[in-house]
Amino acid sequence: MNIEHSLSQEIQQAFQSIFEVTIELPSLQATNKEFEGDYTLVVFPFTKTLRQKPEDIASKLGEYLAENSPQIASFNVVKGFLNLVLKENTWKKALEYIQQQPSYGNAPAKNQKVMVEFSSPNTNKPLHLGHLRNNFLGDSISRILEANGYEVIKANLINDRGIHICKSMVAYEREGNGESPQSSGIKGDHLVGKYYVEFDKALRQETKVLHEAIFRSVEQPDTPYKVAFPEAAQKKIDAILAKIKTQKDSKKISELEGDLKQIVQNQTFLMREAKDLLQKWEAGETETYALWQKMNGWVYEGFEETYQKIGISFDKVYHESETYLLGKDIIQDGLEKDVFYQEEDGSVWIDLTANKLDKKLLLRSDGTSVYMTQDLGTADLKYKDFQIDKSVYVVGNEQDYHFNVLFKILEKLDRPYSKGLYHLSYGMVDLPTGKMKSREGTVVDADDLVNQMLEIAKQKTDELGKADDFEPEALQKLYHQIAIGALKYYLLKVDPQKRMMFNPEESVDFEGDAGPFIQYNFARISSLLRKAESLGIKKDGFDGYSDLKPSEIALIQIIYNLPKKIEEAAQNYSPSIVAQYAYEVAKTYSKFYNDCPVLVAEGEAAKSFRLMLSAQTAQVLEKTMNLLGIEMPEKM
RNA sequence: GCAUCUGUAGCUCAACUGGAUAGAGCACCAGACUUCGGAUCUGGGGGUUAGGGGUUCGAAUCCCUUCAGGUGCACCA
Repeated sequence: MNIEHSLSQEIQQAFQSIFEVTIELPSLQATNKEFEGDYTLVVFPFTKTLRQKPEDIASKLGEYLAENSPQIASFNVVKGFLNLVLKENTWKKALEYIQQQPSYGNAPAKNQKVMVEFSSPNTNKPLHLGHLRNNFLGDSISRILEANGYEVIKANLINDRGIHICKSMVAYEREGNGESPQSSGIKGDHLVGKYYVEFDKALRQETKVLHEAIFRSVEQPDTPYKVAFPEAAQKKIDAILAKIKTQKDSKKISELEGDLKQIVQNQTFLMREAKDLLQKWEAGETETYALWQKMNGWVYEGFEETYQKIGISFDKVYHESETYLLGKDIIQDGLEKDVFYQEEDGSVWIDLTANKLDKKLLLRSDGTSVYMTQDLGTADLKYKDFQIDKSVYVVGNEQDYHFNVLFKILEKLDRPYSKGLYHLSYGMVDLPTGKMKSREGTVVDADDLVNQMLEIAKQKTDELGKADDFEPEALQKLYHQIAIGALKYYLLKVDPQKRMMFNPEESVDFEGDAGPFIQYNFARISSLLRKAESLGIKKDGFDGYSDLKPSEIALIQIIYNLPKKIEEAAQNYSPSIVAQYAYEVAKTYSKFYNDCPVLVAEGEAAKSFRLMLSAQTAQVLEKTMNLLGIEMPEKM
């Protein structure tokens, strides 16, 4: 049953009969609230071919349809808009149809596999607010794709190696004194993060000292450098110093000073130590490897706890330590296919200037690989592992360019999966105070945030006193459902690609356009259903019910849209469509609930009808919220 | 500088991908319940859709341009 589709067909037929023209299946829109009608056809596009006034076309169509369509009750024409009013019976049938669908809203199986890669944390510090947006988006889009008939593989590619991890390791070696999560009582990922911060602090201190030493030597040339830089670094430093001298533009000068600082930083003892450790790791040195494993193990334990708390899980976990060497065979393949080219120094590149992109390095002159090489290799690996038809990468929009290039290369290499690649790019999460900066300690920690939300959910629930009769365990579960529900809804309701504002005060607002509001409506319906059960009121047997109220029809209409919305969300890779829809449903129900008594309605048919409508609404609410990864409490 | 994304009510966000008088929530003001859960419902004020041009029956949406902001432009990851 598809009301819209059959209406479109009838309109198509009408054009044939009245005007003797064949048109494409016309698309309809929902009629605006201010006009009478359910669906609207815009007739402006047809004026050209028919050479008639829009009003005339609309009227003729309307008259024809009112006479010949079994579902249309009446029509009205406003300018070039033909508003169609459906028969009440159509909506009653729609409700019956919804009720009969075993998994209403889901699309049939597509027999296609899609991998969604998300989360992908670094193992040098705990998760923060930005990761939460990523995790929620990835989890939700996985569920949405699944509802659309795909077989989904949720993948996490953990960045467990590299210089940043070595930094934590250096700091731990220097001042760790054998501290562990057990001995300190600090969650593993936070403990490792603590050492990362300490490294950074010490590094900045050392950099500052070195940096100042250089400038002292410039102002007082007779004062020798306190430190001896390697020749190459010294050359760069001198070059920049010379540029600074002749530069007048203060902006350029500060840029140059930034460059200088970077070079100096790389010459610090600490940085050299970290790089040294990285080399040892790559060489597989036993001691380094053991420390790396130990610290990463702590981080995994910490992550696992957080993932569990926020309800995130994966089907496949990749580790960069196992994939970072991949991709070299692809370089050879690309060279043979003439997609890549080699410079005289042996480095390998791809020229994408014809595609409005740049030239991109794929292999260093010393034969070692870069980030892109690794990503190429991992893409192949994913395909080899699962024969996926589609591959979604949930990664922040600062990597838009990288993925443009990556996908373009895979396309040129003619990979079988290249047409199914999608970068689900999302914007940063800002705070009212501005950007999150780890330097300035303005990063919102994921665990802290979750705990805060839990505390507020508890406060609010206890204050209202509606869950006073709960067992302690059930109560904890409820706090959790509300807290996580509020947080997920808040982060998912915004269009992914837009950067968004995280206002802590607003996020804990449980009224209006918020997760708990939607949960509340579900709980209200659950309460109705429980009562109906005990009163012996049945949901079916509403055949005789007629004269539907506007808020009843509005509710049927909106829950009837579920399949369309789920499809739209998948096509746009946008959980926000589902979130907004869930809110609309809840709001529409709330109005219905206010307008129409259910259990105390006049007449058994009315009771049954409204109860059925409520039950179906509850299912739609639960379904949509589950697509966002949000659980629904039956009491709250 | 080049590339790219964004700019909508005081604030946070929508607008079915070009359709009617641009809508919600928060905040503010005023109302509703001798009925099933008030984490509710109704009403009100609040807009030159950053500015300017263009395309057409019709533009927040498409094109050009200016302005403002974000991000990216390493033989880093």
